[in-house]
Amino acid sequence: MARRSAEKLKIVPQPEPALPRDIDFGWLGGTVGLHLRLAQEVAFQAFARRADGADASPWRFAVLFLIDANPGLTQGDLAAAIRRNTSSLTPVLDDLCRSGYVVRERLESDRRAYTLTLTPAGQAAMAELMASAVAHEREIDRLVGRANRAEFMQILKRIIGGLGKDDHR
Amino acid sequence: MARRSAEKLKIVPQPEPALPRDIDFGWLGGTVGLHLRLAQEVAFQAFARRADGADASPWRFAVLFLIDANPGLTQGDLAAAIRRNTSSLTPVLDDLCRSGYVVRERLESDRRAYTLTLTPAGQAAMAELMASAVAHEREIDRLVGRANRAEFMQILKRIIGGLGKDDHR
DNA sequence: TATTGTTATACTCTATAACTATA
DNA sequence: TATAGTTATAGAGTATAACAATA
Repeated sequence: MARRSAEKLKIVPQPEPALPRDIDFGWLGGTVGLHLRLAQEVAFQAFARRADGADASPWRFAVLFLIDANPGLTQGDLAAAIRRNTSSLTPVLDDLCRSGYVVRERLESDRRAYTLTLTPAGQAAMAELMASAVAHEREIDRLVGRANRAEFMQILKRIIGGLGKDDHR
Repeated sequence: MARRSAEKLKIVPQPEPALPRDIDFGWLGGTVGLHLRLAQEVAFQAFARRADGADASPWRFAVLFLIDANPGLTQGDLAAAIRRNTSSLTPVLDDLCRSGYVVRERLESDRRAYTLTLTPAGQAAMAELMASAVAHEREIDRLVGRANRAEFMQILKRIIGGLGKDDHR
């Protein structure tokens, strides 16, 4: 039925021209699934906006963070931690190595594996991103509400544990 | 430092060979952002697994659902509802039309726009997917917990409203 | 001129399979 | 034979820009 009529007196160019018309979301509008998706999406975009100066997505930050927190971990361990296939990680690490942020070194005890460590430049980049990440997380926390945070996190963890089939590999 | 030693007595082929080693997630492990992402991801995959027989992703279901609930809505309205660019919707609708699930018709009052409606076959497909979607949502609800559901949804909505910049368009 | 939707195109993210080198 | 990581490749999903038809 797509209302489309009384839109004459637009004086201002209207920054949001395409606000959703009065769509009936019905059952879908009450689902956790849809809202989980939308919330994740806006959070992802908000992070990217905030960390725009540095060249970063949430995953790129996570990779730097995890290498920093676990120097010498292998690519396989890192891939498992962020639940991605190692082949998805290769180009990311290539890029980080090219940028001089990460070094790959063969693991002594298993020369098939690489260990990962941050260079000083990588640590500096991490520190800068960390500031963005903390601010981002603080903004989310404000929306979640201090009193609800712990329970909210627990619920998310239950979903991750309960639905996760450890696919991807 | 990537533990890698006592793995000798593997008798069983070990279905999950690459369980994350004891990685230190530190600050990251306590963030809402990471868990929101992971929860959304497993939920998305769980839906896809469940609706595998029918050919469906959550978005494909949402499109059918919203056309069903709002017969005659335009592509622009639908795109706004799911927060996607109309050009992203075109191939999806092409596909649904080819499958005989959706019909596009020119809107009388504005012949640039298409209105969308489900065919009987489309309604049948929707009904089948609906069963999967309801089961999926029920499983999520079980994990969320009945007592927490309303508040959990409200928090997600606050995040969506608070961080969403209505980008995408 | 502005808007609806399509097309061409490009970019990101992801995985699978085949491969190399180790084990 | 099995594993760690790379490469080649493919697919999904998304957006931007130029365009045609219409307003």
